[in-house]
Amino acid sequence: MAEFTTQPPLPAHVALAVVFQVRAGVLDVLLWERARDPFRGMWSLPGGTLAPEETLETSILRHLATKVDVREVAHLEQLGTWSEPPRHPERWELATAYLGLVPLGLDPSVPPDTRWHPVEDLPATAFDHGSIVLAGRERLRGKLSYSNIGFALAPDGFTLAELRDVYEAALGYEVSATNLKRVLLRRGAIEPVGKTKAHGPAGGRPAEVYRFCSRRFEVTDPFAVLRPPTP
Amino acid sequence: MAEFTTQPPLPAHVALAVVFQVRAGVLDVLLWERARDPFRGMWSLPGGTLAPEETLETSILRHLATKVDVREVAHLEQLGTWSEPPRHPERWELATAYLGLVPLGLDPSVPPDTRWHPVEDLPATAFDHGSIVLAGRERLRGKLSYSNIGFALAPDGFTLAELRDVYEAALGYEVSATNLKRVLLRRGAIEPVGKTKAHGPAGGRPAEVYRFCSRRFEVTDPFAVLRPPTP
DNA sequence: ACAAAAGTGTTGTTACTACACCCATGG
DNA sequence: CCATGGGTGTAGTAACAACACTTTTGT
Repeated sequence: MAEFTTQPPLPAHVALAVVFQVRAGVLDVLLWERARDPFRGMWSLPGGTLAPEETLETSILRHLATKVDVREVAHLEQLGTWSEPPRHPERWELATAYLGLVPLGLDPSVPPDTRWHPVEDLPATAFDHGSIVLAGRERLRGKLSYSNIGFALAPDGFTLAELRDVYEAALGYEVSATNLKRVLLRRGAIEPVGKTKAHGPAGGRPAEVYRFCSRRFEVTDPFAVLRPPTP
Repeated sequence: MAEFTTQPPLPAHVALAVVFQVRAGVLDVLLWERARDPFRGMWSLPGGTLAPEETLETSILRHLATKVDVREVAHLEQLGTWSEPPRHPERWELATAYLGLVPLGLDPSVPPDTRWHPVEDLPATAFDHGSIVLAGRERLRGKLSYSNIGFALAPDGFTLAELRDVYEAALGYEVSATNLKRVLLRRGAIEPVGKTKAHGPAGGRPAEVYRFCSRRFEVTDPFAVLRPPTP
């Protein structure tokens, strides 16, 4: 809270986005190939500097608008602020990262210098962006367990097999469609939409179509333990 | 990632700390009374501007050192970054807030212009600091349920009645010492230390003394639901 | 003996996992 | 009629809440 007699130096501040989408059954992150130094040719998170009169959230939405259609980002939340001085080799720069989720099936047109990369197999990344991506995945994994955040990775209507594939890609382990359905139904997170979806080429029973009841973030399992007394 | 031809304006950046301690059975937050405008006479979070070569975490620790003995802050974690332009009436300033926890029983000497205030009964707060305090309490409440974070609010050795009081103050509802003990024992979060503590003035069975097995933050209940397959 | 405080035992419940089994469709 | 994929039924279980009961102390 000190006031200054001389003007202190100020750090630059950028907003970054860790945008995830399940593509081809794999959790991918959107990365941008740097055209100039530092880290020329390496891959970095999309984003850019904060402008006056902007919040960090509007700033990252503005920067994303040039990479992805913003309407396709179904969920956006702040991940954290990275401030280690050596994170940028040339200047003093803080970065506030956001986690963004794009539903399965959409294929936003992205500029030629951006590409989706599997989180499990990241290329060489610029700055500390590799660890920021992993922090985003941890946040996503946690929230998949106790919230309805799956809505932001799933398409509008989906079969339970499709939803299971989304959860498996994000969580990195096998999920049972049978039990996933019961967990999400009991919590009132998903509901049947009343239609069925055509079977695969080799036949099979048509699958029921479900949807998330709400497409806004909600905590569905608020007190895992230590819940308040019942009456 | 735009590079600039003209130098853009930069926001100031402060680190703030939401420091909680259970005092007299109530969750308190450390606030500082502003001596000058804006918000003269109102209460604000301790903190200050970021200096070059500092991380946000070392910065807030440095600022706290003048208010609280840093060794008494048993846990510190980043809460988030607030960036709404109108949050400061006079200048463009971002604030990254940290959550700090001080164990029960310590009574750090604080400067005369700082004071502990019950979170349930906050005075008029400067800037957006009131909502930052409440965000800190929400973070704390969530983590009490699925981690060992209670170690940072509890003294080194404690009886289960004392620990229950700490949890009740932080959570805001009644907690059963009986069940709290079994939950934390089963998870391996606490252990008996082998001694007993003297009873109150009206007699009563002496209580066993427990301690947290680890005094570093650990997630003790990682997958509340959707846990990976057992084998 | 009795009050006070702490600890234990026991029952019931919920929300899961795991797995066997049943249903609908195409070839 | 069988392969394929989706759905249902059910048993087992871990982790908890609630509450009655017991133990250890002081007065």
